[in-house]
Amino acid sequence: MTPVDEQLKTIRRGASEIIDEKDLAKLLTTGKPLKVKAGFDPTAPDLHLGHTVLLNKMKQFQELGHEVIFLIGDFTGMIGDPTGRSETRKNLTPQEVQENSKTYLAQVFKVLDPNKTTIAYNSEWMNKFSSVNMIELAAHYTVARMLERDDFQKRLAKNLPVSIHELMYPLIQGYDSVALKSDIELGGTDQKFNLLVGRDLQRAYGQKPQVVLTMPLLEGTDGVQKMSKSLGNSIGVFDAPNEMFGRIMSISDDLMWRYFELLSVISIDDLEAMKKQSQAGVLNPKNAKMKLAEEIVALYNSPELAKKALNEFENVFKKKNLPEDILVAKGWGDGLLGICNILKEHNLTDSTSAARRLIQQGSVTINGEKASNVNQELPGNQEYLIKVGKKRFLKIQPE
RNA sequence: GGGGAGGUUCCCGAGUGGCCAAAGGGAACAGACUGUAAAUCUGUCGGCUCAGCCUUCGGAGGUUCGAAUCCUCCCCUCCCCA
Repeated sequence: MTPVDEQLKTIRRGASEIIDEKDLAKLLTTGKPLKVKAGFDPTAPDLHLGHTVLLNKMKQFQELGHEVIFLIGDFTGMIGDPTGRSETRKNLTPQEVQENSKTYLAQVFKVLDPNKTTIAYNSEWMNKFSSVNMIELAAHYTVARMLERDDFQKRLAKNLPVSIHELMYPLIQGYDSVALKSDIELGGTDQKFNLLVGRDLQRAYGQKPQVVLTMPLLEGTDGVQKMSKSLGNSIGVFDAPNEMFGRIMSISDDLMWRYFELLSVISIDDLEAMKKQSQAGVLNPKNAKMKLAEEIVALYNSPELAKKALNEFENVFKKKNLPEDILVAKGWGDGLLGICNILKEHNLTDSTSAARRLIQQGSVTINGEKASNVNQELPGNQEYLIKVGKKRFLKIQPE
């Protein structure tokens, strides 16, 4: 087994908080594989890079020889974690939960080693949990302590609703740790409260409290808010290679270093070296970013596709060439068709109104020439190259 | 059970009879600048057969020449009292 201090160095990478590190060191010293639990709500069918921060940490534990338990909160998913929520989550139906979990696993194993991952569902024990058990569990925690939570406080302060079942969520999540007898639980910083409840409950049920390790929430492409699909600042692990590459390139330089730390396998020492070079002006941050983008695209697609995405990026945005896979549509015969309708019909814009605006703003070109007349009509028996903004291309070919 | 306050365009949030497709902010999109950076500045931001027309302000009706704004009923949320 890897020496303890080396293990600690790896475990600490990117971590936001470890409660408590001494306990962790002690656990590691035993030399036994530790039970490392991380729970996932099967609410989001699409994983994005923000989710992978935790997965990467789990992978590191796997590589250090510990037992990683990927806990699918299929039961808790039906409640919905109130964490950070300004409103009650929608409850999921059992079918939705099941479908989501399937998708989840397919995506997760792009990072984790399936042979070294234990998968657990909390419905396994929660479905057998009786009302009496539930009351017993609830008796271990007080309303006042539950309401200490910041998110609840905020909601109460804003006169927003907090439903009773939301108070049950942390207890059930905490009970998962009891059921699994976990040694360590991983989670995002927003999970701290829930993770700590796990410690309390383990103590209450006569177990040794787990070590809690929190990982920061990855900022989305805006660099400010946490990555989330609903905020539109996310990069999905299933995004097309070119798309993914481009989105990574659009993040700020500051954010890039954070992505390196949390998403890349590059060693901390190499990372520090790169930062120094960049500060000294030896390394263009853009090149570092391309390396990052390539690594991430390779991980979720393949090294070949990553290379291709890189070339495409250079080709389209640096050399201003046309992309390789350009959308091609058929012409519309001899008749005339208004430019706005063309844009709308091929989904280059959401509506003809939007098309008009974009034309008025001068962002539409036809065969390289700026379109300025919203009423322009084009015959369908010619070839056109239509460009909207910098990213939307369409080629039209006659029948 | 009683009393009070609310539900507005993607989000937050102004608007309490015509000047409202609805202030302001955020997000988004586009233009300039660049490294498709970021930041900044500028513009756009319901739809359409687009100098005009149509549909929106929790839902359904009603009053009025005219309603997001007034009335009735319904649904949802919060607060106070019991």
